[in-house]
Amino acid sequence: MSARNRLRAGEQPRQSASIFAALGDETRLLLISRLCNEGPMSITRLTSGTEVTRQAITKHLRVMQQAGLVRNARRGRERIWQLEQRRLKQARHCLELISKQWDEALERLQKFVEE
Amino acid sequence: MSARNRLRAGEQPRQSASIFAALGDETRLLLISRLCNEGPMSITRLTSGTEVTRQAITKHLRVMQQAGLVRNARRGRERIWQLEQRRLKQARHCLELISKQWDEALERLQKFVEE
DNA sequence: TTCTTATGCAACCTAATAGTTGCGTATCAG
DNA sequence: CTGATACGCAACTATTAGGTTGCATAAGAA
Repeated sequence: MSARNRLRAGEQPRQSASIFAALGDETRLLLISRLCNEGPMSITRLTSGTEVTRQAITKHLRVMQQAGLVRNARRGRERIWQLEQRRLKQARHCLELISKQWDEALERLQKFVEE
Repeated sequence: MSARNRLRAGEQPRQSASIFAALGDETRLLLISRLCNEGPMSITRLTSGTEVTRQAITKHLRVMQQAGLVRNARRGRERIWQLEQRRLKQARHCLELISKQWDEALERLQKFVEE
């Protein structure tokens, strides 16, 4: 891997951080999980099954929207939310880079020890 | 994928959330990146190159330690920090499950539309 | 031993988060 | 039209997070 291709977490740190931050809450992970398993649905339906109010859920959805993890569309009087896969893949990619990089670092260390 | 194997983000939501939360800060992503590229190093060295104080860095390292992302060892009067790869892989795995699940959800939706 | 470096601990400040409640508005069903 | 449902907006509270400063301690270096 060339120095140019090296991870600097770095490359778009602000964006990556906001994605991870959006994932870094139990309630939000739960919402993501439900959107995953049960498909797109309204705020009210997302709220049922949680311990918090509809407003709290609304706020969480907005946080995830800011991070680009979900999007919504109005349907009649409801607002239907669904996952936005692109960002999830981006987050995965970021983690892959980090752990790949780390693998290589360990390898280099190993070679160094062997010399 | 059986219902039993379905992702519930879910499965260890608290732990996953804490890992993502630990990754969800620009300064911490920077620290991870440096530990990745330059290998294990002391707090003081990690601090140089940032805009914040050593104490701030110390706190960030503790947050990451709580999440299991880094560990440290005393060496003389220094404390050397390094990445803990296991958790990173765990986080990757979690994201993979989510996006795989979502892929399948889209596929099911597609089939449904075609019927 | 004495100076310097590398940390740890504690108190404190401020801004952001997660959550609530109350109220107004739009839309669907009778 | 009327009532019920699904939201959005705003104000307010409490806790947490990120950050700072000041001081104490431990361990190399001279």
